[in-house]
Formats: sequence, C-alpha cells, structure tokens
Amino acid sequence: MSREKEITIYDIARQLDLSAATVSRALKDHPAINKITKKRITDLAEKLGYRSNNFASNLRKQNTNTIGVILHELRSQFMISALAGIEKIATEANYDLIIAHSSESWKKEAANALNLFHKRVDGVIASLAFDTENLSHFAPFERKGIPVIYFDRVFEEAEGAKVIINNQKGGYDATTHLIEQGCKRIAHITASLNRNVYAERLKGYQLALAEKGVKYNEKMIYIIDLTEEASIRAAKEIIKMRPRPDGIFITNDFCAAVCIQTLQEAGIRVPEDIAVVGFNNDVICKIIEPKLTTINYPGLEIGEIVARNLINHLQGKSNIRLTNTIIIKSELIIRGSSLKKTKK
Amino acid sequence: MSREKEITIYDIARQLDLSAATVSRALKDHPAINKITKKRITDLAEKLGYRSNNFASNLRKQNTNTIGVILHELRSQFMISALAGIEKIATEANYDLIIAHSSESWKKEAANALNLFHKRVDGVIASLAFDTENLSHFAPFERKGIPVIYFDRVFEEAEGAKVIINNQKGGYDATTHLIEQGCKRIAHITASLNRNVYAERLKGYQLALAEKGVKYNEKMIYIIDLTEEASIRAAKEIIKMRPRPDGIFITNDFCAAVCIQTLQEAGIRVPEDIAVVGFNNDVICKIIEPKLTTINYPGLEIGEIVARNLINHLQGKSNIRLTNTIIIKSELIIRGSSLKKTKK
DNA sequence: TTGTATGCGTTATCAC
DNA sequence: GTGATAACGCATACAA
Repeated sequence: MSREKEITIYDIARQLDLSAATVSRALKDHPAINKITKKRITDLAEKLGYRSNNFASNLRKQNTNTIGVILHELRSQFMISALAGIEKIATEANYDLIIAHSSESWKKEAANALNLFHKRVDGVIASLAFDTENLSHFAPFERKGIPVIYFDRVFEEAEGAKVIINNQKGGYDATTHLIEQGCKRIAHITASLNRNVYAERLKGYQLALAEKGVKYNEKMIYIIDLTEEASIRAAKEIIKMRPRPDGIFITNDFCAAVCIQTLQEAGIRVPEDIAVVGFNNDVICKIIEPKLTTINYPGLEIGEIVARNLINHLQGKSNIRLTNTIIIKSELIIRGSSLKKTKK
Repeated sequence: MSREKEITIYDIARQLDLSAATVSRALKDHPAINKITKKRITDLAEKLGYRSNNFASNLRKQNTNTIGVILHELRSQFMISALAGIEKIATEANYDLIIAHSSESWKKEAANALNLFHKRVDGVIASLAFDTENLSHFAPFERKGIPVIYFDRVFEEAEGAKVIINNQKGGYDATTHLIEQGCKRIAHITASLNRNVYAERLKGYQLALAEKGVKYNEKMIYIIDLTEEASIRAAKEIIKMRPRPDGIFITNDFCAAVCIQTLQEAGIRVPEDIAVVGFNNDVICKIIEPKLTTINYPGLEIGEIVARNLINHLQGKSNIRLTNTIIIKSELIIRGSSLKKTKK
C-alpha cells in the first residue's frame, strides 16, 4: 500500500490563497482570526482529511505532552485501577501516556527510565520494582528538572513527591482487629522488607501487638514472594506450627485467598480456628469463602491523584516540590474471614 | 525549573570539529564510519548527556514507530494478559504503544480511533466495545493503508485481519461436558449477542444440545451485562425456575463465580444440584470453591500473536491482508464445579 | 486580521 | 569516510 501524500497546512493555504501561518492559527483556535476565514480553513481541512503532525508541532514547541508511567507489574487489581485513574486524568488533560513495566526487576526499571528519558516525557509516574535499591536511575530527570512522582512502592525517606497510603496504620488496624476478635497468636505473611509498603505494614503489626500486650515473635513472620506456590508453602508451615497461630495478617489478598484454601484443605476452619485478614480489597475478597476481611487500597483514587498532581505541576498550577508526600485514606473492611466473635 | 538547553548533534559536531551528518551516522551505527571517530562521538554524546530527538527524527523519517491499541476494558485477566503480550512483542521490536480504552462505549471507541489516527500510529490493534455496530470509525485507517488487526471481540464476517479463538467450539465443548456429566437441563448465561464471542458460544451450546438430543429452550438463555448485580439476579432467576436447571454454562468466569456463590447461599450444591462451567480461565477459577471448570482463553499468547503479526506486516515481512483470520487453540479445563460423575 | 521569515533536530542525497 | 545542503510540518516573533 503506497503512502499517499499527507495534507499539510501549506496545501490548505495554497488552495485558499492564504498563508500557512493563518491556517496554523485557524486550526489552533487562535483568537485573532476572522471567523469566516477560519470556517473556510476548518472546512477544507476536514474535506481534505488533514491531520496535524504532532512531531512537527512538538519539535517546534519543544514539549511532548507525554507522561511516562513505570509500574512494577500489571497483574494486580490495584495496579490496573491505578493505571485506569492515571489514564482518565491524563486523557482529560490531553496528555499521552507511555506505559512501561519492569516485571519487578530493577534492571528493567532502569532501562525503562532511560527509555522514557530519551523519549522526552514531560513527567514521570513510578511505582518501584521489588529489588530496586536506590533512585539513581531517576537522576537524569532530576537534573533536567523533569518532575517524577512516586506512588505505592516508594522510598519514603527519599526526596521527591509521593502519593501513598498509611501502610503502618493499615497493618495496625488489621492486627488490632484480629486481637479484638480474640486472637492471641497472630502470624504475618509479607514480602521483601526493602519495600516500604511491606516494612510499614509490619511496623503497624508490631505496634498493635505491643500496644495490646501481645508478645512479638519473629518466628511468626513469613517473608515470601507472594506467588501462589510460596503462599501455599507459608500456609503449610503455619499449619505445622505449635502452638498453632489463631490469626494471620497477610499483606496481599490473592496470597490470603490461597492461604485460606490451603488451610481449609487441611481441615482448618476459617475464621473459627484461624482468622485471616488480607490487604488491598481485590475482587477476590468477595469470591473466596468466607469472604475476606481486608484493608481497602483505593487504586483508582490514587491513580487520579498522582496524575492530577503531576499535571498541575506541569501546567504551573502547583508545585509538587512543595507537597512532598500525599497520604490517601484507606480503611479496614470487615468480612467473614476474621469474624470469630459475631459468628452466627 | 528553567529548561537547560538540550544537546544536539550540532553541539557534538562543533566540539569534535566534525559535521552533523557524521555525528548522526555514528549515533545510528552507520557502517561507513571510522571506528575511532565513532568512539569519540559516542563518548562525547554520553558525556554531554545527549539524547536524540524523536520528533525531529520521526518528522524526517515520516513514521512514528507507534502502535495504537484500543481495548474495550482493562479489568479482566484476559485483557491484562493480552496487553502484556502485546507490550512484550512491541517493546522487543522497538515500537511504542498508545493504549486507549473505550469503557465498552462505541462513542469512546470512535473518539479513540480518531485520536490514534491523528497521532499517526503505524498500525492499530483493537478489541471492540459492547455496543459497537460497525467499523466505520476505522475507515480512515483503511483509506490510508494503515493496518488494523482485531482480536477477541471482532466482526467475524467483516474484512480485516483478526486473531480469535474458536468460540463456537468453546461453547460446544463446555456444553458437551455438562451433558456428559449427566445434565439434562442446561441453562446458559451470556451477554449481548451482537458480540461475536457470545453469539458463537451460544451457537456451540445449541449445537451440542442438538447433537446429543437435548431439547433447546430459549427460556434457559440469560442475556446479561456481566456485572456482579446482573449475575446475582440471573442466578436467582435460575433458582426459581421449575423444573430447575441442573447445569449452567456461563460465558465469563467472574460471573460464574458470583453465580456459584448465589446458588450456595440459597442452599443449592455445586456441582451436585447444579454443575457450572465458566469461560476464560481467570485466576478466580482456582479461588472459588468448588474450583471452576472453564474454557482456557490464553490472553498472553493471543496478545503476542496479534502484535507479532502486525509488526511483521509493518516491517514488510508478511502481509496481514493475506491471512484473514488466525484461530488460537483453547481447550476445556475440568475442575470441581462440573464434576457430578466422579464426585468422591 | 493576515503575511513573512525563521528555526526546531534529524536524516537522506549527493558530492568529494 | 566525511561534509554540505535540503527537507520534514509546524508555530511564532515580527512586520504590515
């Protein structure tokens, strides 16, 4: 299929006996253009199937109207929702998105960052990979004054804007709830403590135990990679433990669902023998039986807020360098998997 | 933050007392360049933090190396997997992606198509919205010879390349399996028959019934929008039906999971009283109890194949106008929700 | 309200 | 193996 020639503003200008400048202005809704002229131009543009050339325009304007998004994965409900939120706001503000995901690998994350840098994105939104240990691969953006805003998995102590929930409070609420349900020996299944989200939730767990006078036991902490296999293994270890835990706070709903199944297959009743609380409020919370008590992690809202902040900054309406950290509300959602007391 | 000046090939050329042409060639691994010259150039480029300007390059080269992806939604496992497959292949081939989703609305789909057209994507990958009734909004691509390749939700009878599974066979296999399990009255919960995937699955269902001498009853067909609420409503209607169905083939796993719960809450045993087969092989199949029998719909593979075909076409390695339809293998996966016979 | 002139950064063509 | 030059399509400063 041979490429037909593209229509340019020059073609329109020539046919209408105008200058390209006038055509350009008319197409951009420039105020100082005669209404009639403008109509002639837009009509002809339509008729000829004109489409503006973004590359020429961007080259000239020296900006890209593009935001780069770096995610550690795409498979969780939370991430999809967050992405949907980002996309919604970006689209409304007429920004394009370049989405890159690191598959939980720092190396890929760095490559993606470099790629986005070369693509000259106007700003970056990022959630860090499992094994990312520093932010040096984002330094080029800093140097050029390109804003980077982190969410979900962030370095809380580092410079830079971030949007997060209070993960410590989440862990605290989940654990307190289990204690209030009468649990005395509460295990915690989590993931790499290099990631703020997991480390903070653990802190919340510890804090709740301390506050309620429940002894903390390091043997009750299981650090796994959150895959199905690892979840089954962790559940089996908990089953073997003596005395056996009577409650588990699990940092991820999918993992929690798998654990509940594994417990049930071993003849252990949930919540009667072991109460379970998850994290995220994924759809599977309502599919698993008993339904899963969890901490709501509102992806859509977070995505929208991240994107809105970045875009406001880009448009000079605010400055994210002033608002270092934004904390989004997230609350405990109680369902059957943890209800020992009010069990019918 | 004031924009510092960007380094261009001219800056490098000047400092090295070379021409911009040479610098451009060196940076592009052009063969006819002195190795030493090249090293000097790449070193200095690195040192100065040079980044090539895609817009200038694309403007000059007259192509965008970008593929537009139009999806009807982003929430299903299948779509995410398909997107991951597309992204993998595109990234490997150095194509960017612009992802647009229509939220199941034809209007948004048309707007997205127009937007991608103006962005001058080199090619398009699309899965149609719920209420899309024709492909006229893709006509501009046709006219310009920009390839469009459809997958999942397509118009099977229309012109154009498509990648699909044999949905009719899926419906047939699911239904035959239920009949073989001893079901005599099999209901079918599905969605808008304007969509090929649902219409074809229904055909397969009808075919299986006919072949096995089971009477087809239109009252057993529930056409819903696949939301949680609609699924619950459909399940409740089935519960009230007399004689009550003893098997249900449901066109979507999430919907099937909700139905199973609704049945169980009404005291109906699955699979003993009613056997259930879903469609997609979503993760929830293994979370719901009993585990859900389903038809595997391999998103990752489909995404990869769609993207590979499009890119091969773009690179002139093949021509999708010759291979009209590609059918991907998909098979029945038997789990507990349908096993009446071998029930322990 | 419109036109003129120029430059954005690259790459392709041709010349040497 | 390298250089000079033009062209890609648009937006804007300045002039009229």
